[in-house]
Amino acid sequence: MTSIKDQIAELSRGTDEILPKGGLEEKLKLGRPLNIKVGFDPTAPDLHIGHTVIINKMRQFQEFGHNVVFLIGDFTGMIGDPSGRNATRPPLTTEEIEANAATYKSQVFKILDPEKTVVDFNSRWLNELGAPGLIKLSARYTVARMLERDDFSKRFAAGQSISIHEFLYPLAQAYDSVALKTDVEMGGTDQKFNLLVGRHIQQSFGVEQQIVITLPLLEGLDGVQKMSKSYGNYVGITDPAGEMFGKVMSISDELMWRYFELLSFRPISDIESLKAAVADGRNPRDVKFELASEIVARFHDESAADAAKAEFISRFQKGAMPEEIAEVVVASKDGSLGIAYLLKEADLVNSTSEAFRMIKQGAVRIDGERVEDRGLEIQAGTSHIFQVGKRKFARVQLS
RNA sequence: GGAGGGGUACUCAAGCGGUCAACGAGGGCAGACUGUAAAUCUGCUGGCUAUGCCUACGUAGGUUCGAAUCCUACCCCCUCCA
Repeated sequence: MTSIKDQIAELSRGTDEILPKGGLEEKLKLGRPLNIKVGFDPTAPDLHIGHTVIINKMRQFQEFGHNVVFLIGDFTGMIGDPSGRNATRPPLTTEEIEANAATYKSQVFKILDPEKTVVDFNSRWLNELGAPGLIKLSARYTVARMLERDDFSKRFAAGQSISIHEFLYPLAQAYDSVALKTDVEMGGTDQKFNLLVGRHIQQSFGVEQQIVITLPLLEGLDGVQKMSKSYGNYVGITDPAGEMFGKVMSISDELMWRYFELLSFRPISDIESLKAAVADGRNPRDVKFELASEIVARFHDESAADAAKAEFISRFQKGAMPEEIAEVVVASKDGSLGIAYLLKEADLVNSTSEAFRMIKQGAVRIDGERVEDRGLEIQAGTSHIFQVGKRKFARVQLS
């Protein structure tokens, strides 16, 4: 077994905070496998690479021989983590939960060891609580303490609404730690409050208190907001290789270093030397290539990464057409079809109005030729490559 | 229960009888530039095979030649007092 000192060094890497200070060392000194818990939302089984920051950390614990529980919050999912305007969400059906769990597994086991990972559901014990149990649980925490939560205090001060049920979320999550005898719970920095409530509730139940580890939230592709599906600034684990590569390449040079820090498995010393090379005149694009390749290789494989890179170079660097272009067959009317209508039918634009706008802005090309005439009629029986902007292509056959 | 404030496009936010498909900002998209980007500049940002027509300013009605703007009812949100 790896020494405690070495474990701490590894486990601390990339973390935001480990609370209480020195607590992790004491836990490790117990000399037994620790129970590690990380909760996930049951409604969003599509993971993005921002989630993998914590999953990578879970894997580290696994490698050191600890027990990792991948907890699906199917009960807390009914509440919805307080974020301002969440109403209670309808509970998912058993089938939906199972389907989502299966999706999670297929994605998460690209990083975690399936043999060593326990997937659990918090409805298992929270459903058992019932109203009396919930009331007793609620009695273990106070409103004043609840309002310490940054999110709550801000909303309270700003006169925004806070529903009572939102208070139940941290409590329910805390109770998970009681039920699982959790030694270490991890979450994003935004979870710090919830994780700490877990400690108090555990103490209240006479259970050994957990260590809290927070990990930074990965910024999305825009470099400003956190990576999130709802902001549309994410790289999905299941994204096709080419898309994944392109998305990583689209981040700013500055953000690239952040991604290296949080997503790359390369040692810090490697990253430092890359930084030095760029400062010394190396093209940051080439360094970004390395990052994109590593990420694509992790979720696909090496050859997919190479192909994605080659594709990217030919398409953007040389301005060539992509290798693979979607083939679409569109039916004409009276032997021809107006360009705007065709673009909409081919799903290259959302509306004919948008098509006209794109044409006006010079964003539309047919076989590489810019379209100037918004009234252009395409003849039936022809097949051309239509392009809108830099990224959208389709070979459209007009029947 | 009482008093007051408010609900406008993806978000924030102007407008308070016609020139409003709706100022402005952010976001997004497109064009130029480039090292893929970022930054910068410019344009666009309801729908419709379209020089016009249709739907939109919480919901439903009403007053007007004409309403996001005025009136009525209802729904929802917030604040203060009980």
